[in-house]
Amino acid sequence: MKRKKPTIHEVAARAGVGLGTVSRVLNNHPAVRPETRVRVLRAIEELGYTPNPHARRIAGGRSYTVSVLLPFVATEFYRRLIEGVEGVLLEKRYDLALFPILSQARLKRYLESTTLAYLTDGLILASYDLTEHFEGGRLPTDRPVVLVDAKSPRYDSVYLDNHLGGRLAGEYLARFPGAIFAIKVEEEPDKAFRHTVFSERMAGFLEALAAQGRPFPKEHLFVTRLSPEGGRLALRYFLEKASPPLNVFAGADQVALGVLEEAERLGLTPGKEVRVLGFDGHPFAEEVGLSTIAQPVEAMGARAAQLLLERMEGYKGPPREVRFEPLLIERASTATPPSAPYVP
Amino acid sequence: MKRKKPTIHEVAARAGVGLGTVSRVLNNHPAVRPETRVRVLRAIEELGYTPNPHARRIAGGRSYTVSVLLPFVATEFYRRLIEGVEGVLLEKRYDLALFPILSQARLKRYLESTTLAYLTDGLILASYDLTEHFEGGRLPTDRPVVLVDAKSPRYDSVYLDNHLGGRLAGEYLARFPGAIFAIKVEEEPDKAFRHTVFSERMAGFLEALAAQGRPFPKEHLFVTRLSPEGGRLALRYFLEKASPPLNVFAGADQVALGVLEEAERLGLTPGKEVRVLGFDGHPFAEEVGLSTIAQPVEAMGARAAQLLLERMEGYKGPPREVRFEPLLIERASTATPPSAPYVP
DNA sequence: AAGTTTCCATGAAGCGCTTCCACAAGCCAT
DNA sequence: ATGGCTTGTGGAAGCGCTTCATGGAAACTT
Repeated sequence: MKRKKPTIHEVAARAGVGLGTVSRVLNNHPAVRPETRVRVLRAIEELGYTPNPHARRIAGGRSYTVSVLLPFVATEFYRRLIEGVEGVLLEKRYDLALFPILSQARLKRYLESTTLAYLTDGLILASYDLTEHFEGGRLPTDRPVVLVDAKSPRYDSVYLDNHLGGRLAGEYLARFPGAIFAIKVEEEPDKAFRHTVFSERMAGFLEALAAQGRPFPKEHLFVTRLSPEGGRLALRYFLEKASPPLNVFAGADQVALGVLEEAERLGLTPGKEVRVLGFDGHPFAEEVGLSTIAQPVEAMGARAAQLLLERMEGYKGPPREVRFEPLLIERASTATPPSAPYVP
Repeated sequence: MKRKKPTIHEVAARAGVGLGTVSRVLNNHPAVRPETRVRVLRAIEELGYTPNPHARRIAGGRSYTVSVLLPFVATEFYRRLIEGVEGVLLEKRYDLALFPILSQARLKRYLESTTLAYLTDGLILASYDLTEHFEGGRLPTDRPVVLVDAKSPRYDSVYLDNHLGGRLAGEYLARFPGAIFAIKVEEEPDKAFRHTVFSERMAGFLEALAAQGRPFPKEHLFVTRLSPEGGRLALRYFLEKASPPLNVFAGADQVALGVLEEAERLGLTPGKEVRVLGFDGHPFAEEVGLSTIAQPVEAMGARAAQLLLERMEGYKGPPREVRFEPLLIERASTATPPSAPYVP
C-alpha cells in the first residue's frame, strides 16, 4: 500500500549518474550538461521522486523555509499577499510556513522558540506594528526580516501609499454633485496591528477635499468595524443627514459592500442616488460593480519575498522601502462621471 | 556571535553517558536509571541544548508533527481550540503546524503536496464540511484524521451539541416577561465550512420555545453575518417590532456584543429593558457581563488531539464521536430571573 | 605536442538524530 | 556456584540529503 518513497540513490541509479549530479540538478546548479540534466529529470519523473525536505535541511544546514507572520484575520488582502509571496518562493525551492498571529503571547513564544530557530531562514511580517510591541522596534531574531503593509526604519518595507489612495478617492468623488460622506474603519482594539492604513486613507481623502475647497463636516464621517454591516449602518446614518444623491467613500471594499446592500434594500440606485467608492480591489468588487481604489497586493507580496531572498543570500545594505501606488477602478457603483470620462 | 548549536554528542560527553542514553532521556524512554536521567537533564540545561527537529525527523522516519487545518477566520473559538490541541501535543513532543485554509484551491494543493507527506503524521480538521468537498467525504491522505467542530461517519469527531445549547437558551429566555427575538448568524457564502452550527442552535432554540408553548413569529428572527454591527442592526430592527422589555438570543457572542452596544447607545438598560443571551463563552463576554451559552473549546481541542495521537499510535477501531455539552452562564445582560435564581 | 585550463561528474564524508544489537551488571531461583 | 532473567547502557548503523575533494575528459593554449 504505502510504498516506500524513492530516494536520491534510486534516481541516480536509474539515470546512470552519481549522487552529486542528481543533487545538482535538483538545486539548479549550472555545472550539469544539458543531456545529463534531462536524463536525471526523466528518472525523477518516472520514479515519482520528491526530495525529502528534512534530509535536505539537515544536510544543508538551513531550513529552506520562510515564515510569514500575519494577523489572523480573514481578508482577501492576506490571501492575495500570500499568493504573491508563494510564487516567488516556489521558484527558489523554498517552503512557506504560515504563522497566523492568534495572540501576542503566541507570537513572542514563537519568536523565542526552537521552531523558529530550526524552521526559518527568513521572516515576512505583515501589517504588524513593531514599535508598539518590541523594544527598539527590533524583533528578537537574527534572521532577516521584511515588512509588508507596514514601515520601519529597521527593516526592508513594502507598502501601499494609502494616503495617495485616499487622495485619489477625494479628488474623484468631489467631481460629483451631492453631499460627500466617508466611513472610517476602526482600528483594532488590541492595537496589535498597524491599522493606521485606515487613518492614512482618510487623511489623504480629507486633504484632497480641502484642496478642492469642498468642506467636510465632522458629522459626515462614520466610524465602524471592518464588516459589511458597518456599511449598512453608515448609510442609514448618512441618510439622516442629507438626501440623495450621496457620495460615499467607504474606506474598504468590505464596508462598501454593506453600503451597496443597504442602498438596494432601501430602493436607492447605486451610481445615481448613492455613489459608493471602496478601497482594496477585492475580487467581489468586480462582481458587484463596485468602484474601488485597488492595491496590487500580489505584486507587493512578490516584492517582499524578493527582498527577503536577497537578504538571505547575504545582501547587507541599509533598509529599503518599496512604495506601491494604488489605482482607481471605475465601475457601476459610481456610474459615469458628470461630464467626460474621468481622467485624473 | 551565532554560536553553533550544541548537539547530542556534546550533551552525552558532558553527562558522561552514551549517545543512546541521551536520546532515550529525550524521548522519555523508561529504561534509564533516575540518576542517569538527572545527569543528562542537567547537561542539557547547562548547554542550552535543543534537539534538532529535522535530524529527528529524518532519523525517526516520522515528522512528529500534527497539522491543524482551520478556517482563516479570526475568532476566539479557533484561538482557544489551538490552545487545547497544543497543550496535549507538547507533552508528547509533537509539533503543531497551523494551516489556515485561505481557499479551496490551496487546501487541495496542500493535501496533494510534498509538504503534507513529509510534514504531517496526523491531521485535525476544524469546522470543515468534508462531504461538500471531497468524494465520499474522505480526504485524499493515508494519515489519521480527526474532525473537530464537525461530524463525519468516516473519522473520529469531536463537537459541541449546538442543538442542546439552543434549547438551553430557549428554555432560559422563555422565563422572562416581554417579547422574544433571535438573531441567526448567516452561513458562509462559499459553503466551505460547516456553519450548520448556527442552524442547529436556532433549531434547538425554536424547539424549546415550542415545547413551552411560546409562539415565535417569523419576523422576530433577524439574519446577519458574524459581526457586532449585525447585532446593532438587529436590535434596531427588533425595536420596530415591539417595545421593551425585549429578550434577545443572539446566536453568537460577537453578535450579542453589538446588541449590547446599541442598547447602550439608545439608553436601554441591559438585563432590564433589553435582555441579551450570547453563545460561545467568548472571553470578552465576562468583561462586559454578557450571559452566554459557553462551550468548552480548549477541552474539545485537547480531546481531538488525544484521539489523533491514539490513531497515530496505531489504534484501529471504528470512528468515535465525542459530544460536548454547553453550559449556560448567567451574567448582568440577563440580570436576575423573575423569581428564584435560575436552575435548569 | 605537451601543458594548462575549463567543464562535468563521482562518491565519500558528514549533518544530528533514532534504533537496535551487543553487552555488562545485578538479581533471582535452582 | 551456575544458569537464566531483567535492567541499563554504549555506540555503530543508517535515515536522505548537500558539499567537497578528487579526477577524467575535452577544449584551449603556447
